[in-house]
Amino acid sequence: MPSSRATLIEVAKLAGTSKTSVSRYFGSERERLTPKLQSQIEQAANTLGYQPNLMARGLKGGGSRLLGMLVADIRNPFSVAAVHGVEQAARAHGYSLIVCNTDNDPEQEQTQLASLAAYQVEGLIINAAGQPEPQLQALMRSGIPLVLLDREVRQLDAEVIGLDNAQAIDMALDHLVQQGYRSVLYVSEAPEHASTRQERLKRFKQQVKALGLDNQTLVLNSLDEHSAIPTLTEFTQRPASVPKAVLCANGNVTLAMVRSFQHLGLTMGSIGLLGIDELEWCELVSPGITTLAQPTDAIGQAAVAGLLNQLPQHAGKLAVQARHSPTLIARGSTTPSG
Amino acid sequence: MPSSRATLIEVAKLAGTSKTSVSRYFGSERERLTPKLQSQIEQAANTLGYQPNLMARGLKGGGSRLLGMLVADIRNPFSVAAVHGVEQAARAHGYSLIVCNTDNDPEQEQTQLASLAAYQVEGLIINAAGQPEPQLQALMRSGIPLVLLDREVRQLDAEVIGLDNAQAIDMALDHLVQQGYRSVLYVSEAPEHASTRQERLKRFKQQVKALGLDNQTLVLNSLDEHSAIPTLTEFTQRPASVPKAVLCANGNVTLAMVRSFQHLGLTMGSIGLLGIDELEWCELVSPGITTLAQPTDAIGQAAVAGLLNQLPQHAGKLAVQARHSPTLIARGSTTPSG
DNA sequence: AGCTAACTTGGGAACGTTCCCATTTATTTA
DNA sequence: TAAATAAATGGGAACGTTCCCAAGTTAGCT
Repeated sequence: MPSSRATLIEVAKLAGTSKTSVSRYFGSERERLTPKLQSQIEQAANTLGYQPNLMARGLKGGGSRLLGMLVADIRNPFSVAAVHGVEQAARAHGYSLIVCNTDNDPEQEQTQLASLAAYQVEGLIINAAGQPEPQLQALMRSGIPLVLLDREVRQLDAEVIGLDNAQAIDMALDHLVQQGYRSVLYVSEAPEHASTRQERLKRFKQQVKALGLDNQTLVLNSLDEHSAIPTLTEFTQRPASVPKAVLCANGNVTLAMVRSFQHLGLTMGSIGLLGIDELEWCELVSPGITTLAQPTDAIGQAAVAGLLNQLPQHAGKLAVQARHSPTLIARGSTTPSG
Repeated sequence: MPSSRATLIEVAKLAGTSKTSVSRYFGSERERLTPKLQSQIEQAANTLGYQPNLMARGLKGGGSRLLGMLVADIRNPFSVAAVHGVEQAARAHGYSLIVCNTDNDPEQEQTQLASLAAYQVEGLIINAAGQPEPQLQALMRSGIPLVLLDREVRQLDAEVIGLDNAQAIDMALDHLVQQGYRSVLYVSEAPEHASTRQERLKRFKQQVKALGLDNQTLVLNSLDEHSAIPTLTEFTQRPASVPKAVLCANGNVTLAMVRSFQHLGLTMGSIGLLGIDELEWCELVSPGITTLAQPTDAIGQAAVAGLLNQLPQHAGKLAVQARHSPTLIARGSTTPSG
């Protein structure tokens, strides 16, 4: 048993051939080799337990076979689901994924971005926390493929893969109207640093006007259960004859609002509740929370496809869908009689 | 602006010095350099936007500064929390983390392990799905530091970092007894491939005997809500005079049991419910689910410390706690009157 | 002042791989 | 059958870094 890793040269020596042939065998030119030579190499590699050193390969222009992903908040279930999708897709294309979490901190984002670049990743999937435009700009100039996930970065000409936010808002409002609600409170986290939140908020304001619905918006600066209480109380006391509903801009907000509902003793349904993002507990909290589920696996796959498309080997051959449709999961929280 | 990445040599040329000095500056020998030289290098590096190429460093024995982590199920909140803790700790020590997910598939585990090794990681944190003992054995022999997270691997002499499972069971039973419950149903996923589950189950059987409690165990082969129904029904129909409680071996089981409770129309509390693993929704499902929270950040930190300890530079200087105590979060689901 | 020790700096080799090009061998064509 | 072409194989340089050792410089001691 070898105490240290075997190298290309050792395999070549054992197989009685040259390092070039072994390199070809493990690269993508295996078919150029004689069957006999192939089996010799295979056998030698097996007995030595050879594993190509990807560091060395990455160094000499062979490509690191690494993709980098920057996630704003790894503890957010949506992010995790997206990471999962990206990882699967990357693996399917022969890439590994290095994931960095920024905890929504622009400063960490800078650091992580630099370190990702230092590992010579062949592509970068960015779920931005801040607006690291200068750095990303520099990376793009240096020719590294780049895709934005869920959130766009101002003035950066890169593809954004994610939910069709306008469609999501439309679906949500349609459902609420259909269920008889006529007054909607839209609750979001601070939209300044996340384009997704801006898009949803903007569409909400448009559509609510178009549909002639009574409405209100609330931007939460903190997710603790008290910060929504005053606005929510006020909202519920509007003319009682109009059925009212709360629309949550994402999973975090849904969580906060459920807490607020419980705190105020409100019954879901009598005041409607609809959340963007499906979470495993949404069906458990009685009477079940209606949600719009994001197709996270598809989004992850599309992100990887968008990346590989920018690589010379693939050069735009993969189909990439940028905007994905959510799925409505109707539950008791949007049934007024409930 | 440089279209491609700047190299050590370019920085050296601009700073009017040699590559060796620049290497020292970015390595850990900065203080050996004259202040004057230091500032020259710093300036040159800044104007060129230099970032060391970690691939090259990794190649020439300088260490890749990469840690690898193998996670059995990245969508499990416990795993995510652990990844988060590990990442923070790794970062704090100047390491980056490459995370691979195996979706609990031993075959993928093999592949991922190989690819992790190919990236010349300096250490490996393994949350095993199967029993990849031969591969891990080989890796250990080749001298790469290795730590097991949460689950041990048979016949592998590596440190296991995780919850103190015996203590967790003890705390759970103590709490249940204290709340007046005298009959406990223990529900677990299949224990074959996860040592954690075995430890908990074994301790449960021991303690329940020691405390003289009426008891039953159920191993779920599937997590859908129906698979627990027959046993749960039977359990609730035991002599009615004895207060009964269900103890869930992990978060997945808790989720499944809440579904089953709702399906059968059981009220939590009247039948007690206590889960190992704290999840964000546990306080939302009325009347709130009592849980044992794992100190995931501490566990992640300990795992990294355990790894670095095996590196010659640190050589056992860091304190590592292998077994961590959970925290009881008491809620309504273990209040019999409820 | 003279010699040694300590510190600072730089040049060259090496890490394990891929790529370019040269060489050898097999196959086709006139 | 000879020449021309194609296919298979191998040798050497290069990637960007770190490490070893040598050379130059400064300080310390007798």
